[in-house]
Amino acid sequence: MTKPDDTPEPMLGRISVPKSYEVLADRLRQTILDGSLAEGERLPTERELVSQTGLSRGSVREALRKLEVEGLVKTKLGRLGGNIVSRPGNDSMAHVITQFVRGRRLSLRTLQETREALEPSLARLAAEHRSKDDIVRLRELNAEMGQALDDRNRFAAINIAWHNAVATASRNDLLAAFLYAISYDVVASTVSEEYDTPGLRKEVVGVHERIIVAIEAGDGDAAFRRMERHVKATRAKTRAREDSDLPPD
Amino acid sequence: MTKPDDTPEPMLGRISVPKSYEVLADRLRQTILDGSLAEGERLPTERELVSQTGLSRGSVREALRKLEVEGLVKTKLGRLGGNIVSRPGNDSMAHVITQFVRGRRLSLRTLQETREALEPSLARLAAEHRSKDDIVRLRELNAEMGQALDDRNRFAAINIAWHNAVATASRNDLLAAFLYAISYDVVASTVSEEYDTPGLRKEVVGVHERIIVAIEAGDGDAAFRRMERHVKATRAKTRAREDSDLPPD
DNA sequence: CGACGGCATTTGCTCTTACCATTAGATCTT
DNA sequence: AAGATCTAATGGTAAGAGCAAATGCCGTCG
Repeated sequence: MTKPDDTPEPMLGRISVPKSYEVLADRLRQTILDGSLAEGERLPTERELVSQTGLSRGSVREALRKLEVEGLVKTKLGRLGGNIVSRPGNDSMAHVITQFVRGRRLSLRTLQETREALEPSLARLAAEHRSKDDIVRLRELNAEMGQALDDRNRFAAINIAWHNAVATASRNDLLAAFLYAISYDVVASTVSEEYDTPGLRKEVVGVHERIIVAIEAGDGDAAFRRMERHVKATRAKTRAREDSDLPPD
Repeated sequence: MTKPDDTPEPMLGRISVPKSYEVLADRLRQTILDGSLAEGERLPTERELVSQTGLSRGSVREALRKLEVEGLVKTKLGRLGGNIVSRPGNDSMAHVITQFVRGRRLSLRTLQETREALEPSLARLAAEHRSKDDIVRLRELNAEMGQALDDRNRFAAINIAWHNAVATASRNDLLAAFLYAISYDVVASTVSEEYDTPGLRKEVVGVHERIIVAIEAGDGDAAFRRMERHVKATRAKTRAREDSDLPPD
């Protein structure tokens, strides 16, 4: 199987021709991340970028489109509009993660496992880093849930907010963003299940309160354990649907 | 400060004028995720999309650019090239997560915490879902590490691969993608530290072996605990640099 | 004097047209 | 046959024009 050795040694690596919009996107990205452009500042107008780079308007716009998806710029229309530098937010990351989940048709089981991996740790970190305001916020939301026992959808919505509030209290933006990204999908597949009765909802409020107590006391281990049990309980009740794919849309 | 109540009741919500490339991107995305287009298939050529949608070539291309960042299509040049449907891979998600981390200047502490949240759970799942091949792969990599005790950078590189192999064994693509996304950053900030001596490296190989044993035995709890200790140990040794920001680039 | 209405300007958004560059199949040549 | 060459399909890039939205300015009118 020795093939005719026309070119024994490659000598030259594969030549890759970079596309102009990629190059521009990379350079703009670097400029932004360098800190040369503060958040909220406008980068040059499209026409300026054209004259600065020698590229066409189209290429410039394609580069901006990429940065937009990455969450590094937001485009505003009209006079005093422009392409404004912004910090990547939870939403931009959530968007991409959502495409990942849907595109690969990840099972509900996978999402549930992910949640079980994230939430206990978030609770522990919340216990270590929480502020007074965080506790107030958590109690507020939990009280709201207590008043929405009869409204399944409203209850579910506040429930998401509560779990994300725990994530916020953790002071870990990355983990919080992960949870934020999947929380919608998880709940969308979980809500309006037969197990979801007012009685069980009341139970949830009680469990939340005990978790809040642990967080307030700064007891990371307890917060971890209680949250772990809490999310696992959710899974147990969803087991019937396990391994099923996500509903379309 | 009561402003003149010209329009007491809004009556109409804010009107948002969708941009054409957004609309097209949304529709293409939906088509792809519906499964109407299988992975590897080509969607219509740009010129076809132009005639189908009535939009301009530029708008079509901007829409494609967005989908490209999301990892849903890959663009190939030349005859029989085109825009090819593809499943979002770890890389596309890692890219966005990296922008998130850099753009928000997340601290090393945050990354470390995230790792500590992910890895033990990944080890547990690996113990529950691993195949024989996974074990073989883990042992292979660990053996390679044992032979690279003197080469700090090579050791670090294989180390990343080992941890990602555990993630692969977990059969949870989402958690694995999370770890993959941060592993480079974490190690980049960790490697070439004074604590990083051949002796300690040898210790790591031993710890890895014990984790492999737990995974092989299907002992999720043990795998979890051992991995937890393992990653925490790494943090302890990095503590001096804690709270410092990431090095530029 | 103050508020309202229209005008001008800046900026992104969209379309049109044209041509170049890359790739792979088809065809010709030896 | 094997190789070189031609050809067609497709994305990449450029240039130019005009439209649409947002904002500030200014003049008019009450």
